[in-house]
Amino acid sequence: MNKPEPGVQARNREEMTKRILAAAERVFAEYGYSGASISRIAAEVGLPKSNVTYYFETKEELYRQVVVDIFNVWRAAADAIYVENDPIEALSDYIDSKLDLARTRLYGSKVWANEIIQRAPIVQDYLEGELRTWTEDRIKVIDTWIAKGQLRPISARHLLYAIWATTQHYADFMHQITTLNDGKEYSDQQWEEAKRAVKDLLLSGVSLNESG
Amino acid sequence: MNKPEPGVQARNREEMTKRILAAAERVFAEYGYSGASISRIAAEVGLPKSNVTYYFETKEELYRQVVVDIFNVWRAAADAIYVENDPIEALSDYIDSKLDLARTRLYGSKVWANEIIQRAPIVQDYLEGELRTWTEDRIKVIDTWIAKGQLRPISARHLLYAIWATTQHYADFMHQITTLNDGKEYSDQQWEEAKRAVKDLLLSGVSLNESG
DNA sequence: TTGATTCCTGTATGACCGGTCAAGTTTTTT
DNA sequence: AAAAAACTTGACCGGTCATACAGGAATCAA
Repeated sequence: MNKPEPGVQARNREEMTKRILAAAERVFAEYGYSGASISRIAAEVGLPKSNVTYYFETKEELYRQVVVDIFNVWRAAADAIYVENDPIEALSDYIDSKLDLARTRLYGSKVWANEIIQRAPIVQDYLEGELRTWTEDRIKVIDTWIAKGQLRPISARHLLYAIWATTQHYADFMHQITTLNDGKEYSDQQWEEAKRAVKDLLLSGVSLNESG
Repeated sequence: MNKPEPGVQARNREEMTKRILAAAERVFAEYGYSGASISRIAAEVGLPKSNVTYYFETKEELYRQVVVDIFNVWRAAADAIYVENDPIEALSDYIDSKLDLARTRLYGSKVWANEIIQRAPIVQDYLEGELRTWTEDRIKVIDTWIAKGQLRPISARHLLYAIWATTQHYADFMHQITTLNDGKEYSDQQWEEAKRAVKDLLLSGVSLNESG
């Protein structure tokens, strides 16, 4: 029985923070930082307000954890871009993953968008640090592909921006898309169509032959 | 002297509302609806708070005017897409105009993005009405181009979404782009590069030959 | 000139919010 | 079993906000 048992409290703490973070992501996405209130987040979890401030001392700390969490998901989703891989296949996988995240992490994407729109008052250090080096590395990979004649000589930087823009559009602007879809949520089939269309548009613009 | 002279008050009112709307657009963009306060807007114009509530009775009314204003600008920018025009040229002009607006109406774009992210609590009627019919009309034009063999058979709807996403990305996410540009604002030359890159990427994906 | 209208702005009000605190309960440790 | 630590919760506080209002100034119509 030497196992390090978690204990009731430890287990409970972990679950509580998870539930609070999930609710906070939703509420921050739907109301913005200022519009979101701790009491609303608490209500969504079914807890008194004081309970939330017990696990997260300040609203800003809670928000920061939500934003950083999303940032890490974004980053992990794109690490497949390596020189050794086939460029079209790698970029295709990247777009697929990002569109999956647009669906599964809808609220996270919205929180991130809000943070950037408001000039990153909380996570500016992440932008200048990890996002920057990661981006430059990916650009180098794409430029190498181009140098090796595996891709049309496009601007690697703006290709990345275009991928980010289009994929995240299907999260951040999903309400607009839904409205233009007779108010009906996208079906599995429509998501597949979107994936195909985005890859078709962006990748036939970079591949050498247009048999994309 | 039969001219309808505006009169001191009428002239002043018009100028005041303009100045307040401009400041409101900035403040709503930078702080979101809830984060923006009437007193902050007033301070930016150099007016007491009560003065703003005199011209715009409620905060929501002021916000609504800002959002609707932007909506109309977006719409007007894209009316050049007609069947008679050359598709590549028309789409190229559209992308140019939208990227110009990303630069000149940066704050407006951000307010719009915020409104959509939060599920259009104010302008939902505009989405269901004018945006919807306008969008369907443009899709018909693009589909006609395709039927006439002037364009590769892509999804017109998702092409529009991709254009919106990429062009507006250069407004809404400009802070991220600036950070990835060593914190320096885009120069005229860099804006031209962006235009060229976006058009290159999106239009070579839709044109029949790849001499785009 | 005069009466009415429009404009301007300081002050008041009621609602809400983030954060603090203290008192009670449960779990863990010794 | 008893002391300590961790958790839960309601009440409270200082501050901000949107909005209402009232009284005075400027402008307009006659």
